[in-house]
Amino acid sequence: MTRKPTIATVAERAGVAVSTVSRYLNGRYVSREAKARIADAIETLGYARSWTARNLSIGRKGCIGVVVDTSLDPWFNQVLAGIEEELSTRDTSLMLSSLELRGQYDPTTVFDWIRGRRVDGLIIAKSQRRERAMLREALIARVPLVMIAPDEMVTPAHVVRCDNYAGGVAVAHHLAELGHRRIAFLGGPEHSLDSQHRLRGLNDGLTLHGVRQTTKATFFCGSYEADAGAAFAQEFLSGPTDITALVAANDALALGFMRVAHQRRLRLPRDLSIVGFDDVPLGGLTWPALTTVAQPMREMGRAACCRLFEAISSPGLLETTEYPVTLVVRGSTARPPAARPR
Amino acid sequence: MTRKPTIATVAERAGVAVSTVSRYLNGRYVSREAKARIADAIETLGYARSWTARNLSIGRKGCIGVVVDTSLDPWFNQVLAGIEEELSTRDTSLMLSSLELRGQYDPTTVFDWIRGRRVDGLIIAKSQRRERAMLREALIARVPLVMIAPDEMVTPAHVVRCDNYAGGVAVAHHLAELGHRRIAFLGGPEHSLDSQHRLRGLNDGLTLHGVRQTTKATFFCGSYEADAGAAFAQEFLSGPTDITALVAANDALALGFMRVAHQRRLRLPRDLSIVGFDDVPLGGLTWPALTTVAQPMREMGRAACCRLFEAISSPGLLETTEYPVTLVVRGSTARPPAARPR
DNA sequence: GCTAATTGTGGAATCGGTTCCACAACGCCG
DNA sequence: CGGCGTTGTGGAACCGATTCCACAATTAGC
Repeated sequence: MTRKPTIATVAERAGVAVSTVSRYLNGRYVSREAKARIADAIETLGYARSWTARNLSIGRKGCIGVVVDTSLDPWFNQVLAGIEEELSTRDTSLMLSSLELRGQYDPTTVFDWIRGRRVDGLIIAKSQRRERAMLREALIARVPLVMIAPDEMVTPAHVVRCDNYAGGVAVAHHLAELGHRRIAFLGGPEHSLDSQHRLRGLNDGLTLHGVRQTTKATFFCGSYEADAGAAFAQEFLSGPTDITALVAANDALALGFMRVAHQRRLRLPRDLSIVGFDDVPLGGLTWPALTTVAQPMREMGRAACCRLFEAISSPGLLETTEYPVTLVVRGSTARPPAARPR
Repeated sequence: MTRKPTIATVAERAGVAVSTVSRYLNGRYVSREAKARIADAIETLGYARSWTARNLSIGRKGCIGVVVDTSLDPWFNQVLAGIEEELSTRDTSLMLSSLELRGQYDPTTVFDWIRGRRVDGLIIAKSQRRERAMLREALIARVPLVMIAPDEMVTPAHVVRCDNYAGGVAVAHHLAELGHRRIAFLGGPEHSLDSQHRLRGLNDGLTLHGVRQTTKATFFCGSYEADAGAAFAQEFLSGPTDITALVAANDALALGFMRVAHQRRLRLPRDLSIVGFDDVPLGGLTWPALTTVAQPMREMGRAACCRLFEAISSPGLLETTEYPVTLVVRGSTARPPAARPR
């Protein structure tokens, strides 16, 4: 068995210098004559270019790092699909790191990538903590970086997010049109930007419809997990309330809440309308199917990737891109019940 | 600004040869004296080893390929988390490919990886089609490969799957204990191994409990998507039936079915018990919460990765590993209603 | 005390590409 | 016709590691 063909084998076979073959591979000046001969040699030899060697020569790693809180998040799935789509056209691989994997939100792996210069760039997706620390390290080591839906005010950095505020407004509009006047908001961690923006949009939207919102109807349960939503529901549904609609800061919270609401024998959406945020894959399968706000997650993944490669090739002005959201009306919202306190 | 330190810089600073530094980095014979000096030089210089150069030298790519039908599948999420976990300890990155992305289950990208020798190995996760074609290409190019939950009888190849048969038996046991006697099975594509094994386990389990199962209660709806489950439900629930429990081949089918059952005003699980398979993240949040069979997906991802690296370093006997499953009893199963035909 | 095996070291080739540099041939312009 | 910019080419240095080989200094075995 003969050795694998290299650029030298091809050059010899085509009767040209290695540099000519290299130029051919990179689309530079090569005579029509030489082109044909090289193409022929490559074909008959079954030559495949070594990307490792290429990467070494041109001084890049051919690999980017992707960080996420927890890879179990279905939101991340979709974003990752977008990233992957874009990456495959760029001959670049990726390394994944879930902060949550290694104990308590430990960014050690990410620091290793940065300090060890293992990656050409970094995409940090919706990591709810340690964003500042990672950003600082990346800045010091001059590793280009893009954040998707960051949860803190991080700057300076490229940011890709969706228009949470507009989503809040859309929800407000939808609920007001249905006739709701007493609407509660359930946020995740209080400092979370997503929660804040969605809430602000909701309130401003309601104001436009002449609905005055009070802080009494605004809650934060400290987490974006379904369990937190359920725990909140246990408490909330125990006391009396005149709320007719609940807007959760994400789908998981909404579904956790719904679960307890069912246990309490509430008839959804007759007794209470519920709205989520994100449009996770299974949201349409619950009963009732969840009304929610959809983000173009795949698009956002692609965009983050594009932006990162721009940043790698030409470090320029830092940009924030906001993607439009879509209100998906399903079965969990309906007209409010006639006034009847519970 | 000085250039980035290389192994040569370190060698010079420590007053030794580059080969000595290399040996130090790879844990070979180095005197205590030299070790200290090199460690010191690395520290003060802030040296970081170039993995690209290393990979070139030792003749590997430092990258594996991971193939999946569609990256939107929450099942895959978990498996990927396991793969990632294992990969991070091995200084290897990955390239992802969803066959579904590029049109009709197009494995072109994967073929490119294989033929272009872009990857050290391949993990093919539950890809419902083209498995044979990919396997053939990989064999020809001698690219090591592991399959997770393959859907066809693929051989020869390393395989990691869960014990679907045992899962079926467990479900049978659970339903029989509750008192069910007339149980339907809803499979995905008819040829699918997963469906077949789960069905066989179910039937054998029921037989053990003295329940005779007929083919009349066995259905295949051609797909594993929720929509297919819903479509089947539309038809199935239109006619009369004496079935008291439905076992679906996966969670998506079960949830799709449940959705329609709700629309038809069936009271679940009173009128009909439903069992899924896979334990996807949101399964516990539906109403009623889905009784299902859980696979150790993360473990399976890790195992596939380990097996792949074994295969890379020493191509030996091909193995099939089966992981145990767990029945997760939640709210969607209950005692059957007293005999009363609908 | 003399060979043999084990440690420890430096020099140089190697992995498979890219790119700089020098140089040749060509057409074009004034 | 001489100088200049555009193509096209080969040779050689370079990217940053690993590893083979030769050789020195110990230690071990008989």
